Amino acid sequence: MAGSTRAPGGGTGPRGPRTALTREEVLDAAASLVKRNGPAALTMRGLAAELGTAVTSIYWHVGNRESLLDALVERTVQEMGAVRPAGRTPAARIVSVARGLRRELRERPHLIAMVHERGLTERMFLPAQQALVHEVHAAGLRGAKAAEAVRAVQYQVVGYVLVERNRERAPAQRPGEEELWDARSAEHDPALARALARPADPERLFVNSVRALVDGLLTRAGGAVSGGPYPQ
Amino acid sequence: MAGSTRAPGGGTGPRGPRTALTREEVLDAAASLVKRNGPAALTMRGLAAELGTAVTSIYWHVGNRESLLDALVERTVQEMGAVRPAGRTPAARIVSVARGLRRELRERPHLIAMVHERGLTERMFLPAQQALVHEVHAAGLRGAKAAEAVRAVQYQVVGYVLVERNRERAPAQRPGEEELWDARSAEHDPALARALARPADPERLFVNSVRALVDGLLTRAGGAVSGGPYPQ
DNA sequence: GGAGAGCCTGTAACACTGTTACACCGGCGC
DNA sequence: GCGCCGGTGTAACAGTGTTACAGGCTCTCC
Repeated sequence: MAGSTRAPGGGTGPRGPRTALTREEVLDAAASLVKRNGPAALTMRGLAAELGTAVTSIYWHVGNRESLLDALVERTVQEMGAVRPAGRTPAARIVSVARGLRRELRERPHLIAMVHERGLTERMFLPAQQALVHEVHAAGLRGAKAAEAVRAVQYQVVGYVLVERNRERAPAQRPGEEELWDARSAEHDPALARALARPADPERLFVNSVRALVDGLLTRAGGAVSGGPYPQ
Repeated sequence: MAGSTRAPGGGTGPRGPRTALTREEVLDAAASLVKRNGPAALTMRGLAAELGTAVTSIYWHVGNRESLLDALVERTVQEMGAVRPAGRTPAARIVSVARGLRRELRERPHLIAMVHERGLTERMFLPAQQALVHEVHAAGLRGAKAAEAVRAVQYQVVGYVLVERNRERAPAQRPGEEELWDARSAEHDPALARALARPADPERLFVNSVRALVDGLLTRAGGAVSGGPYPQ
């Protein structure tokens, strides 16, 4: 890499409509395209057209479509704010980390698609891992147990967001939960059948799932540490 | 749809190497291709070549690539065996349902990819939903609480399989957990750092996560049903 | 000044994808 | 004979990622 990326015409050249494409400009335009229409809408020709240049310039700057997506993922992950746990008990702070992570991910739906498509799920929650380690440690878990708890929460959060995001993209399920639980009343529990026929409230389901998991993880191995297991 | 799909040359025609393509044959060949190399390897031309026919015949029989994949998903889901819960307590049986579902899914990795790509995650765990409803009911949960517990387990199982499958496809993570937890020892807990640097045992992590979640779900709202909230 | 080097851009192609317009064949009913 | 209909084949269109190659443009060195 040459250290100087000077523009041929100088800043805001008086002659041409644009000034010597930069790698950053390419990434910006690509991110904008992806943000607007999803990763599938990011074509090399379309990107070149958006930038008013030729495809080969794109390739010169970013090399590949793969590397372009890699760079976008990296950029977006770094753009995510640091998680700051809130709450009094370690369990509450873990739940707050999970909520924060989910919120940050949902603010960048394209990121989820890109990351999953490229097999970089790991990358997605490295930022939150250290916070989780801290809280799990504070809850009294040590060693392998602590590591397993951290990973359980990570998997749950990311898995949940994947499923949730996936379900949002599929409006018309063919058999569908609705008619399935409309016909046969579940276990003679009409309230249950009705609840399953209704669409789920994602935020509520998420928080309760994480809370249940964390409760199960902390009370199981570490003893009662979180200031009483039933704050209800 | 004409009721009769008779072959022009009669069964196992004496003249040609094949006998009047059937929709079933197309689906079989497509499933074989997907099973071998994943959904991305299923191209219409490749499928036609595999069958020794022309692309237009494929289109005549299945209409679309979309519908072809839809049919494959439906077919594979129906091919999955029914889950049969094992264990004495409801919690144990729920865990066994989860394990069975995960096993069935992992035996069909292509299914996971297809289903996720097509936004049909819902479809994937409808077979297990009724078993889960039964067990959750047996555990004493009723109404909306029961529905939420069922959904929580569903989301966790499918989300876990998605994350797990995704991670398997990505051998080289760039920053990576290993060097991340090699440098800074976590919270002065070398055992934790070592555990996080090692790759996780997926089966163990899965079972423990589900167990913790189920414990949390059952002890939280239904009262002490699963043999006391603290078996420790 | 001229020569060369390095950075960057443009043209045009290759191989591949899903999809379809159109012609064809082969048996059926009339 | 004729037409019809189910099924097949040829060849094309539009789109994708990618690259070989030719050039322009600026800077540096002589």
